[in-house]
Amino acid sequence: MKQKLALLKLLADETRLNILNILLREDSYVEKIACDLSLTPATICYHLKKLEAAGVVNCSRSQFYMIYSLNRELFDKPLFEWIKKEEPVLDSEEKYRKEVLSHFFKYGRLVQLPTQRKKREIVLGEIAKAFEPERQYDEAEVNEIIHRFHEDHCTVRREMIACGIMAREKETYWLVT
Amino acid sequence: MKQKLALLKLLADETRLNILNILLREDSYVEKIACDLSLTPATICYHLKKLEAAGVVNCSRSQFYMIYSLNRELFDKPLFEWIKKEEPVLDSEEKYRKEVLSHFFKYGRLVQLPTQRKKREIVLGEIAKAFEPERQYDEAEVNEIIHRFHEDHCTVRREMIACGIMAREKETYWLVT
DNA sequence: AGAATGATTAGAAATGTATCGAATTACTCT
DNA sequence: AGAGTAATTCGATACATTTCTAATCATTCT
Repeated sequence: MKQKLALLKLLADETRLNILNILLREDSYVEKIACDLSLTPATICYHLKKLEAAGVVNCSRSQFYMIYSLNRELFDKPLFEWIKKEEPVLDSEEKYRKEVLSHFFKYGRLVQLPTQRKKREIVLGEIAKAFEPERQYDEAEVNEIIHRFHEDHCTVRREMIACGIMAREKETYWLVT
Repeated sequence: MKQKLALLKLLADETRLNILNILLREDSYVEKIACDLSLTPATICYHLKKLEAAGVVNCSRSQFYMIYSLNRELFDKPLFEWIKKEEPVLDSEEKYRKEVLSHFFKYGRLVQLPTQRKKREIVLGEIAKAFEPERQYDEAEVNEIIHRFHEDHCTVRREMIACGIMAREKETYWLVT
C-alpha cells in the first residue's frame, strides 16, 4: 500500500507529468528536458531521481548524457488497481459499534435511548446479550433484566419488540434468532 | 489536462485513499468514516467535498445522513490514460535549437564551434541558411559567406562537409538537400 | 415549533515539497 | 593528464495542503 501511495504522489505533480509525457514520446536527458519545460537542470534532476527511485524511469549513460527512459509496463493496469488496498481495511462495523456503545453506556448503564434507528439497534443488541437464546421469559423477568441497564424498562422492552430483537406472544418473550 | 492532474492530486493522499477504499466496499457517511479512520468529521468532510467537486464521489441524503458513494466508472481506464496529455506537448526540438543558437551566437556571430555533434549540427545548420539551395559556389565565395559568422572559416567549412551539410567536388561547393 | 444531531465552514497551526542558485561530482574526448 | 560538459547535491525559500477546534448550518423527529 505504502508503495502505491508513494507512486500516486509522484504522479500528482505537474512537472513530473510533463516529464513523463516527454519520455512517453522518446527517451531524453536532463538538460534537454529542462530546456523543454523552461526549468533548471537541478529541478529536473530532482524529479528524475525521485522517479528513478520508484522504478518509474530507468537511466543509462550515452556519451555526455544520462538518457532517461520510461518503465512502460507500470501504466497498463487500470487506475482501480492503484487505489485498492489488499488488506481488508479494518472491521469498520465493530469499531463503530464500540464507539456508539461507549457513548450511550456509562458504568454499564444505558444513559439514554438513541433516537436514530441504527444506533438504537446497536444499543438494544447489547442489552439483548443479557438474555439467553432459545429460552422463554415472562414479562416480570424481562423487566428485571432490562432494569439492570435502564430505568424505563417499559420503553426499552417495547423497542426490543419493535426492532425485531425480541418477540412476544401473550405473556411470553424470547430472543429472535 | 488540468482535470487529470487535479484528479491525480486527489488520489495522492493517504486519507483520501482510505476513504475511497471504504467506499469501494460500501456507501457510507461522514461520521462513520471519521470513526473508521480515527479522524474528525471536519477532516472527512473536507476530503469528501474535494472528491465530490471532482466527480469522484456522489452524495445524497438519507434520514440524518449524507450518504456518499463512489463513481466507479472513473477507475476502469488504465493509469496510462491518466498521465497522457492530449496536446502534442510542444515542439521540443525547435525550442532546444533556439536555446543552443542563442548560446553560441552573439550579435549574429558564432562565438565558438560546439564540441558536441548534436549542437554543432544545429549551429552549422544555421550558417547553412546563408547559402542558396541548388547553387554552386567556389571556395572563395564559401569562405566569404562563412567569414560573416566566424573568423576561422576553414574549420567551419571543413565541418560543414564532415556533417554532410555541404558537399564538394574539386573546387565547387553546394548545399546537400 | 423546538430539540437533537449530523454536516459543513472558517481560521490557525504544522507539515511537506517544488524550485532555484551555487558548489561539487562524474564522465568524455582530445 | 587536463579541459570541458552534463549531472547531481546542498541549503534556503516560498508555497500548498492536511488537520484540528470551534462555530454555524441544515435536516429530522417529537
